[in-house]
Amino acid sequence: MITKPKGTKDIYGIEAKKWQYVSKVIDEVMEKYNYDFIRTPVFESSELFHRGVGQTTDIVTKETYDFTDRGGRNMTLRPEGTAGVVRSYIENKMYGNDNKPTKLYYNMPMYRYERPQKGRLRELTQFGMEILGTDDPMSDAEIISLAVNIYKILGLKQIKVNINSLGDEISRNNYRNALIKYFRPHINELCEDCHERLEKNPLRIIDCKVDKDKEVMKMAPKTIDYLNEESKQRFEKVKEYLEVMGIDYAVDPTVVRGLDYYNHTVFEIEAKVEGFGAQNVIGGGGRYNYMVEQLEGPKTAAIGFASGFDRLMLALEKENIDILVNNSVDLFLLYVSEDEKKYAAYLLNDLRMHGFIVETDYLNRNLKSQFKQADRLNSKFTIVLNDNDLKNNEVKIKNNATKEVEMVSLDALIYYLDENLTEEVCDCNLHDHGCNCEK
RNA sequence: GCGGAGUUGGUGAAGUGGUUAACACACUGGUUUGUGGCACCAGCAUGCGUGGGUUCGAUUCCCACACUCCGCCCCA
Repeated sequence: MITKPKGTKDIYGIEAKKWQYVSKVIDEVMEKYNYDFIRTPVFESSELFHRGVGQTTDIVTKETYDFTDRGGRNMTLRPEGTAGVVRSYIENKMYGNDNKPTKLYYNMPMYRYERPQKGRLRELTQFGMEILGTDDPMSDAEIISLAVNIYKILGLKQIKVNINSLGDEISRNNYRNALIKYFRPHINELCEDCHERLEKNPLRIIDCKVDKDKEVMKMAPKTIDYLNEESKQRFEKVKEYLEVMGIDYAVDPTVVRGLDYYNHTVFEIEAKVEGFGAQNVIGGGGRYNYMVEQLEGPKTAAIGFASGFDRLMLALEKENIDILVNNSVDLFLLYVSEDEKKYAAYLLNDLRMHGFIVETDYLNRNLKSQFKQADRLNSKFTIVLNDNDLKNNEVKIKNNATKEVEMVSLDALIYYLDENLTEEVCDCNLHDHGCNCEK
């Protein structure tokens, strides 16, 4: 048997319906926030990720799917979304659009060559959004609130938002140097991974899980202390806007993020649900004011957020949030004779073209089994076609909820279904998004 | 890349070096030749992750590999 590659997943059945539902909610929310959908190629020149994401990040140095195409070009399956979006922004000269800033969102698969475990796959789906062309702290607050609000609308309650600021380039460099200066004499007190980090990416020592409780760590320089006045004020502004929007957050100086391109605001959103597993960060992001330039575009400030779709689904499951999945059909047609079957074929086509969800038996089952099938599909109505009824131009239709059976003339069937299938709508403000209110 | 656990049908699972791999759910058919969802009866893995090896004989023992899960690193 041929099996799926390691770290990949088939999404089908109820799970697929849930994915479609969550995607739809994301689309709806993004539309309200006026973000445009973008889809970029699954593979890009390897160089894009080396320059965009950074040479010292693990996802570029040891986790990419690289290949050489038949023309000898070095290609990489995208490990994250931002670099491709920025490339597209530059290549398509979106900075020239009159509509500024540029607000984009995506929902697409990413690829990282990792050892899979719960909440971590080699092919993962991320949705995310970017605002390019403004450095206004309000845009930082918008991205964070937007992320939180999507989770909120989906029903997640047990999430925690951690934010921090790395400051501008000068602040970040000062901080980096301070870290090196501080940790060098203490190198032997740190774990082995941190030895390497000291040279490569000293910021990451700060969020090391092995050393986090050691004395050296408690005395270590904090990002906040190395922000210059401008960066500090900027961070204050971001927090003010978040407070106005009613977004709960915590300032966590250990949030430094693994991707090289961040500066100023960085943030992570974690699921605080019991039994979620080690991979509990469901989303994260930050500001990247230098990436566009680094990829040879005009100097453009930008901020973005990305969320793991699979981890989001896991969080919804762990919080026992029932996603309302339409798992029923309007009408099931039953038949026995060949003439009845023919009429079923006609009705099936006709009613579907009128917008009803209609099903029938395709396996020439006996009546009892057809009824079973109708039940399995949660059909709201059933019609047992009957040659005699058809001669009189009518059908016997049964409402499966009330068990009432009525004779309806064929001419009035569509009208009858229209009348009886009207949905009750609750008026809570989340009912479009699968509220759990009592109807 | 490193460490650990696991892999029996559509599903949940029991089990053994030896002629028929329990049990339950689901499914299919019948009792009931056109109104079901109940009940009863019957059927339903020539195979126990894949490939080798040991053996008269392996699902069971050994080895390798694959995949899943847990943890590290890292990240979503």
